[in-house]
Amino acid sequence: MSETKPVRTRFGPSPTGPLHIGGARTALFGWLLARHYGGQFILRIEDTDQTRFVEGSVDLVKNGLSWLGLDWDEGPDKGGPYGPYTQSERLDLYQKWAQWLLDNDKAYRAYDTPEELDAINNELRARKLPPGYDGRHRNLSPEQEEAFIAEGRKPVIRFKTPQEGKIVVKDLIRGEVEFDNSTLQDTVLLKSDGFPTYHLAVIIDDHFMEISHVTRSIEWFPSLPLHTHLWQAFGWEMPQYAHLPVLLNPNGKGKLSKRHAGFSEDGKQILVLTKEFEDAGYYAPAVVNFLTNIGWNFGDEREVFDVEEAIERFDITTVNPANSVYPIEKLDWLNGIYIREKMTDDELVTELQKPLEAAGYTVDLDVLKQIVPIVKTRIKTFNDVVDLAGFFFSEDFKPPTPEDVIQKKMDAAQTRDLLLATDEVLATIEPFDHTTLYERMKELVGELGLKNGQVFGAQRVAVTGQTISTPTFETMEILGREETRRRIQLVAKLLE
RNA sequence: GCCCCAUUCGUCUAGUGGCCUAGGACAUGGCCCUCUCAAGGCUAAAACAGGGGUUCGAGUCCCCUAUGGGGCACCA
Repeated sequence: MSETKPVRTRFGPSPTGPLHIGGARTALFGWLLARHYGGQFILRIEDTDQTRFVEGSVDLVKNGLSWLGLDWDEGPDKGGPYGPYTQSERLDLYQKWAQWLLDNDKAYRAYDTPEELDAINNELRARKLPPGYDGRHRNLSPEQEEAFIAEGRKPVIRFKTPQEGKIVVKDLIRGEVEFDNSTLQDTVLLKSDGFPTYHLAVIIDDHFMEISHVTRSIEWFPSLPLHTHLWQAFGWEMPQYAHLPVLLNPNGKGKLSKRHAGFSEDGKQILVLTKEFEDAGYYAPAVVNFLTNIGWNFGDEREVFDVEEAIERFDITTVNPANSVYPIEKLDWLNGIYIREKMTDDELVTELQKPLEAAGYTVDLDVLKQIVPIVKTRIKTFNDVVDLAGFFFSEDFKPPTPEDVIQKKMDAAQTRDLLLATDEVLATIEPFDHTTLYERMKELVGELGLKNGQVFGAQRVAVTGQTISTPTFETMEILGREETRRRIQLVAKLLE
């Protein structure tokens, strides 16, 4: 790629809501590209549509990026040499260059009203032509213009799109594509309220911010011919473009979007906002790994890698051009890998404390630290710890139902006797650790003439209150002799 | 309606004319391990959308069809 110019990419969210996982993926690839070349990643707020502005969304987007570790070098909050980085603060620039286009006969004022535009649209449709604008104000005489102005009409500025011939555009992922200029329209560049449309703003900003590579979602691909014409009209050197494929819904129908959020066939919630992933107990580096694997692959048949490794290898030109169904089930697996292989126990203590406390438990950090080794192979998300091991922290132990305690081919009396026998062992056993406990309880099984499953099962349920839990004897060890006995006795009493 | 992009196991992908008896991963089934559940190990099933070309040879190149996606705003 460019040897002389520094690589600069940007992410340009419009502040209309929180950061979406699709947007995050797009941002990630741009970020990866910049970081790979040691360049800069710029955050630019594209708020040229005043009507869609949602208060607070800039912060939500920034929080989402930060959570994922996608840091930006220049942006509205950080400043930088090419600011301001919020489009609504750059209006004079856009207006100046729109005027330049006018002065150089590359654009014109159009005075059509919304109603007239509708009519044109309908007419074009009726004639089976692409809807849009037919360019009727391209060559207005000064008198006609004055008449419109006298009517109080406010003009827009439209681009004089070349109408004949073909244009070849270049995309880093797809190669060269040819478009017929006759299919293009005289697009609005400056709205009647003086704000630019995306098309004008993006070209001007990318130029003055010295963006070297434009990474954006595939839905922008159809406007590449327009943008290419615009670059040529301005006579500016064009950056390289890479249009990223999008994420599709799990059912394969349509682009993943907020509106499609909901539940999949198996009843699981489909997460789409980065905040939702965070709240659901996913680890940001795992999410980044997951996202990086969609549409791009590390090579060497490796699925698990650190972001530093991805940066080193990332190549935008090898991105798969096809859209992908969002492979969400892989995230659970990856998150599990990160939990058990990549995170330290101390990090896990910090992360697991949050959902536990959110669930209302008072967390003893010493206890939490002890249970980390036995929960980490059993959870996929941080939140899973609540159901698996919340019982370690419940001050008033929630006893199980008798049906859960009583094992196969046993009745309440037998089970109670079993627990009482267990309690007797617990009272005196030394040392009170899981290997000793396990060895002794195996003997107890024989003494009682029962099966492993019957004894261990009843003990598990009695101590943890659940049928699925951390290993029983490790659990007892952590709970301690006193608490373990208290629970066993309590459950035994329930069976009377 | 018109224009554009795409199409390999259920899903994410490897594959850039012979190394493909199409590889990996997730999910799924089986076995092992085992105090539950996991984790781990082994293993099984599972794909080049269809049809025409080009070529000695096609998953890989070309065309058509089908399907999916995107676009055609004073939204981004």
